[in-house]
Amino acid sequence: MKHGKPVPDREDVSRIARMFKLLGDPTRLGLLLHCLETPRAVSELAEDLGLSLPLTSHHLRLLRAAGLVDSDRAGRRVLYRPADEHVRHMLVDITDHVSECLTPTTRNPTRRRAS
Amino acid sequence: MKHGKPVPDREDVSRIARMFKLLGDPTRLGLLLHCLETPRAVSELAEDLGLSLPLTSHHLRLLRAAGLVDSDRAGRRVLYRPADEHVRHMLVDITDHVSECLTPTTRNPTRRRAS
DNA sequence: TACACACTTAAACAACTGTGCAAGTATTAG
DNA sequence: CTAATACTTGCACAGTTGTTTAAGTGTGTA
Repeated sequence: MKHGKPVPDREDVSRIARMFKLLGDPTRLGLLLHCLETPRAVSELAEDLGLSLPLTSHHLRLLRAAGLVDSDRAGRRVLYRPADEHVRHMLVDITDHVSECLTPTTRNPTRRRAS
Repeated sequence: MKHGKPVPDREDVSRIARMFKLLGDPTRLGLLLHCLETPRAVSELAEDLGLSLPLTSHHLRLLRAAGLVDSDRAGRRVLYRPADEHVRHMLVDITDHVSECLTPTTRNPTRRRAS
């Protein structure tokens, strides 16, 4: 994979793109960010984000299929959380990074370097 | 924007998702990564990535509309490059990050030859 | 047991998106 | 000027994707 610096090969690009695509939907990204800190039940996520239950479940399914979240049953509820610390940290990092880069709405270059 | 702590608001999530969506297409991501180091002409990008000229131009247009790349004419060629250092750095950082996170393949065991 | 709650899955549909092909616009060479 | 190069744009179409509605599965409670 050579994650040092050089341009990733075709397969890597595909894999990375696949992940970006998943995060490219506001509903999904919202769900993911919303259970970043503490595990959340499906209904909880649905209500907080104003989504229907099936829709919420559907997106969570996709996220789980990609290994981004995992779920545990707690009674009759199902609690979702990031799959691991690596995912959680990556998410925080990426969104933070993108936020700073995108803050100047479209074109106003911030002089502050991230990280 | 409050980038100090987690959970961006709805608008931020949308904006971030919009960017992820753009990076979520392998063709587009490939183009972007391919002109990270040095400015590239459209035909050059097309040939290197095995794409048609119109398709290449089309995607570059989208990337430019999002403020991710900029272009300069050089004679009859048009050279594309990341919009600024911030974008370039972010791209390198993100792909690097995702690569590392995806390498132990969270869910899909790709048999990697020793490297 | 039966019933309600929490979530999942199925089917169907509208909207969007990536791609190819063909025509159009700039820029340089002769 | 004309011709060729380099890129852009318009149009059409197939495939994908997000969403809704409705039906199904599992879990706890009376």
